[in-house]
Amino acid sequence: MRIASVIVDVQTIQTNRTYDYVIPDKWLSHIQPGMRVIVPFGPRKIQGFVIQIKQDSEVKKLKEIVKPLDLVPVLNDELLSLGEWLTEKTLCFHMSAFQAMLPTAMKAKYDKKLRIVQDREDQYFYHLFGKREEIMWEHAEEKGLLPQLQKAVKSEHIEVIYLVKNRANKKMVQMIRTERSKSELGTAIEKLPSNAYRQKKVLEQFLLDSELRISRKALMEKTSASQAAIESLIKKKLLVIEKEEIYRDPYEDRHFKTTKALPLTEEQQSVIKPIIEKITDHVHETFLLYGVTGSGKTEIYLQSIEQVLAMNKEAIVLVPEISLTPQMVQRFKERFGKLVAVLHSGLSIGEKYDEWRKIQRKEAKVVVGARSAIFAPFENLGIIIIDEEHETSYKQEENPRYHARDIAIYRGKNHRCPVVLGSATPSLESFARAKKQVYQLLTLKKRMNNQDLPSVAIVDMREEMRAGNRSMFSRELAKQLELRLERKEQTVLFLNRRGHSSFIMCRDCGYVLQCPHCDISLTYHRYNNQMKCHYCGYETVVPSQCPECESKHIRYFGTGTQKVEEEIAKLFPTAKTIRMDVDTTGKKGAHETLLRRFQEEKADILLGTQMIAKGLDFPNITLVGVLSADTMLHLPDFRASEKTFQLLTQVSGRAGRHDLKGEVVIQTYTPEHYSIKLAGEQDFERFYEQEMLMRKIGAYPPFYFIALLTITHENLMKAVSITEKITAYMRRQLSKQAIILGPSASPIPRINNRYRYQCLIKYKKEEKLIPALQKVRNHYQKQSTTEGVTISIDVNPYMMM
DNA sequence: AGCACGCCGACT
DNA sequence: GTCGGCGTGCTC
Repeated sequence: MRIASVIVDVQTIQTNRTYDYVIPDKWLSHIQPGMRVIVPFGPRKIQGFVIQIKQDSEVKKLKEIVKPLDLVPVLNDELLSLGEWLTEKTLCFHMSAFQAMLPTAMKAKYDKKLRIVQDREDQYFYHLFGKREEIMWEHAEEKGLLPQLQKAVKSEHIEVIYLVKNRANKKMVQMIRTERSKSELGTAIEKLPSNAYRQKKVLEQFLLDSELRISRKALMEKTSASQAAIESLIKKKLLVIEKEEIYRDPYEDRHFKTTKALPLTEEQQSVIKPIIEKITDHVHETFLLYGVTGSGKTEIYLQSIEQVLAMNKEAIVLVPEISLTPQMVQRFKERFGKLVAVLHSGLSIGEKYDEWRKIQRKEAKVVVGARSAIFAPFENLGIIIIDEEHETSYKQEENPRYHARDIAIYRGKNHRCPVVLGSATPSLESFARAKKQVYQLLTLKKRMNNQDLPSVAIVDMREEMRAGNRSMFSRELAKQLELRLERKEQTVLFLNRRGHSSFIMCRDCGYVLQCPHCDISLTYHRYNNQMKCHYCGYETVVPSQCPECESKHIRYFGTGTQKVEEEIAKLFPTAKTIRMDVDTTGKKGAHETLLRRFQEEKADILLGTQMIAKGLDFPNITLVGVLSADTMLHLPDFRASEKTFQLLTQVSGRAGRHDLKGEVVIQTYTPEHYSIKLAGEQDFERFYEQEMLMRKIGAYPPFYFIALLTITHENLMKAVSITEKITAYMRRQLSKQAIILGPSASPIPRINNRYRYQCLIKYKKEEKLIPALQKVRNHYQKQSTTEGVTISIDVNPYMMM
């Protein structure tokens, strides 16, 4: 008897293990590890992943696998073991790890239907069913029929059928061809009745080329034959119809001109050499490619991949939130054409599935995509590239909480291929590893066009205040803006993220409107004149008087993009502005449209949040203004300085990328802060030295690893006491070298009426860390149903909230 | 997660 | 005496 060990799609601690099933004879030769199957589980049917085939099982009464869901495994051996690794390292469930590696289309959907048991027919139930034999559960629920029907289920007049549905719908097209020889077709044409003019015309096509295989739609167009004419030929067995899967192509209507490798500068050549060596020698190495903006990193990527393809291997390229950088996709498509698959959040579920299938079928050899593309099912990787390596979007903030960089290095070792991490502002962790020669550092210091970096002016907004300028534009920025308008050059204005934008405050008593369920101030949304909580979604109208002191002097503070837009209109009435933020880019494709409009120089000013920091590369931008550089600096996060530095550097890089010289104006209330000062001087290395010092003092990465436990409970005392217990337990389990902080309130101490407490662990080497965390999780996740505790564990967190 | 089983309060 | 509340425990 052949037995399959299956991980089932029930994500709880108790079911986070394999279940054994008998493989029915008819599937014996077919079912393999890495395939999805449908299995009975209790009374229902659910999806599962086969992870092992074995001869016998400890369990006596085994059920049979219902059926396989795949023709070939969707997870190869490498990905299966990567899944195990992920499960252990991130403390997630096996199922979560597997699902993270596959497109959403492959996640099962469950449904139920009710059916009348045939030999016990009963008029009464037929009436309920509206004369049908079966109805969907949901339908019965809506009609309020469930109570009656459930009784009928008990008395076995009606049965419940559990359905497992595949979200994936392959797009099919009908192809027409013939199995007849030319002479057979010739005689067939003669035999056709004289009025069958269309049929004759169709057959003539096949007489010209008996190998012809054409879609029905195309055949109809070509011969102007109708559906009926073709049908009748199929009926006569002169033609046969075959279904074929086609791919939805998200870039269908775009044309990419093909490009050839560009000549490399001397500097580029010296950088690419060691990468190519590792590719051809088939050995793993992690490179940190540190190159200033505009130094030609992309060309290095492209030419390294050329080498990989020449060796008939495959490449993964990760880019942060790729929909924001259409220019990047374009460059890969132009160089490698159809060999490129693209995976990013802007695609529909079906489109992502199709791109994934291209990879699985080995039709694509290069994948360009966001974080999850790191799991592309390649079997012969020749290189893995992570562009903008420092970006925090490479860390997944839900289970499995993995960092794409770690997965890249894991896979790079498996495939014995190089991993290239590229950035103009590397993360401190990576740069430190490069300095310790864990990674090999490659540096590009020169910009391709030899253009100087833009000059940066830092404006102290406190001075402006003192000088009586209460506008959000400093005199310097206003002057520069004026100048661009005169010269018909473009400006990018950058405002920090929305959470910090506008809150309502009473001018008399200082009361700030807060969310009643979360410890966070509400944000003002102009478009519907409402106050909104970004954590729980609570909404309320703007009060006309202060709830505390009843003063009428209650108004909104802070600067949202809308407010800046209004101010621009006041100060520079002639300027045309494009605003990009969550409100204006909500719709699919809105992002690209707005950028294109700006590119075509239909506007003077582009105003936006984070999202405009990346990928903008337009020749006519000569001024970049950062309205307030320090909003990010004061976040309760040890990486705040690093993020500020990276963001400012990146934003500054938008100016003067081409022939025109660029200028940058950074407005701040803390001009003395090193991350702002050094971003102004564009001096990464000095920033690195300074920040390393801070990290050393604070015992933070890269000097220590960290792990964060967040415990939530609706009762404050309970949250504190459980966190207390966990902290004490961790102290007992770990060595003296580990620094264990807590219990302490989370930076946002309450969300959705649940109190949040944390335990932060800083460590260098702790063999017992993962087992101890597992213990904690197992214990408290069992309790979570009964006592309402939730616990989240993040090994190597990027969000401290 | 679902679902069944099982043991206590308000109703035909 | 029954219907139904949701606590507990299991799913190969």
